[in-house]
Amino acid sequence: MQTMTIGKLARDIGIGAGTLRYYERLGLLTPAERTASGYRKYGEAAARRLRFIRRAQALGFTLEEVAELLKLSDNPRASARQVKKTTQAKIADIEQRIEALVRMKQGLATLEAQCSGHGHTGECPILAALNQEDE
Amino acid sequence: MQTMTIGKLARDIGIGAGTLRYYERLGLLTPAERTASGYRKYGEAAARRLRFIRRAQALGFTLEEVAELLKLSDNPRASARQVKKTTQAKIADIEQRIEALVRMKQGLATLEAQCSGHGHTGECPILAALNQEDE
DNA sequence: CTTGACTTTAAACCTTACTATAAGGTTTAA
DNA sequence: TTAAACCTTATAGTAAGGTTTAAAGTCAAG
Repeated sequence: MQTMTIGKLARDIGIGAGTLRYYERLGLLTPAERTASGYRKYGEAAARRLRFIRRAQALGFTLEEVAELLKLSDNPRASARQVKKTTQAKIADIEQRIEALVRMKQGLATLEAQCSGHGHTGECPILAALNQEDE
Repeated sequence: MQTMTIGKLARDIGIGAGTLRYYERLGLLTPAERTASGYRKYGEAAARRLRFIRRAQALGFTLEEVAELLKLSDNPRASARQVKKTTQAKIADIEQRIEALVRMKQGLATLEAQCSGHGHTGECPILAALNQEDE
């Protein structure tokens, strides 16, 4: 198995070398070995692991959650049910965030529709609404 | 006009006194005056301004954007068009965030549906997908 | 053998919106 | 009078996910 330096791996994945050291601190990715002088050496498995991390992140998992998934993934005796549960919790979390944003957007869109865009701020219904005394 | 201390105002609005000092540093809210001993004294306008800030925050504006809105609001010669533009930009921003979350959710939901929840992680389609080599 | 690219470490810095702390001064109620 | 509650300032910490820097060590090429 050929090994590569941190810079090579970082370039391959399209990520900073500092990020790899950061992931190592978080326990997400450990180099296969170190040279006598202390340089990190990574194998092919590292690149695969990094792609896993990036995919999971793209799906909305935090690094902490990714660590959890990796731990499950690393342990062949762990149950698929746990992975499913983590995924379901994440889906519910994302749904809540979407709902909050949709509410925000609707509030803004209502105000925006009322504003002609003409005149001075004294007649601006958006500011008037933000200044309203009632909830 | 009666004035109140920072603690009274904070309690009235349901916010920490530290937050009011923070807002002052950000230029969002200046006390009407100071006592000889340096205590901040706020008038009724401060409470109105704070409710403005909280409403705008609830609509998804960052404090920096709220400052911008307040500056427009404070200047009766500013145009309603600018407020409308700020609002539209915020709506577009929120829409993008919603779309990103919806994509995330769909990706996760697809994986979740494929997982029986039985067996060990070796047969888990969620982990398998995260480990896939192709994009 | 030297140059330049690369690596090492710890630590500070970035954003946002607070929150908490320390060390001291002020005001209020009993 | 005195304790509690309040106020002042500046500074630092929180979450999240890194980025940047500094000072030093290492490696390959010419």
